[in-house]
Amino acid sequence: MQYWLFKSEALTWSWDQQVAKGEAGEQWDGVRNYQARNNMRLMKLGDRGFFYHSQDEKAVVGVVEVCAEAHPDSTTDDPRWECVDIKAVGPMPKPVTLAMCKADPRLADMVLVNNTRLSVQPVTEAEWKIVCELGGL
DNA sequence: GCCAACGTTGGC
DNA sequence: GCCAACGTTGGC
Repeated sequence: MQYWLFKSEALTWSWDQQVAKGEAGEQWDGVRNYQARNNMRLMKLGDRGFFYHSQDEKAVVGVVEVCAEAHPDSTTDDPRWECVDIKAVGPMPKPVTLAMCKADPRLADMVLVNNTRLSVQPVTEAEWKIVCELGGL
């Protein structure tokens, strides 16, 4: 099982909207970045991910699960772009802010901390456990 | 609102 | 194939 992090502006697609989709989930569309797309191509059914709100909140607010592997992005005709579907698993009891991640030396190598612009990122198992712990899971 | 970092585009 | 110009993202 692999772990990931999905970044979204709360104004564009929020955790609440994701939760409202329930078990059916929703495609993570609109990605126009090769690195992010490549990460999605690596995802398998059942992989877990963090749902991160960028801009205002800058915090991991929930946990999601991959419920469909990479397929063409229906929001474009360009065959280069693909996306996965994800569904909400549950909220973070305590949102884990970017500041908290930066403050924890164990997370110094986390992509979130080092490559702020990548919207779909891999998360190591060690990092996953630490962030869950910080979030009260 | 500004600016740094980074990715993409297009001219040569 | 290189590199300058430009656009976008996201933290502060």
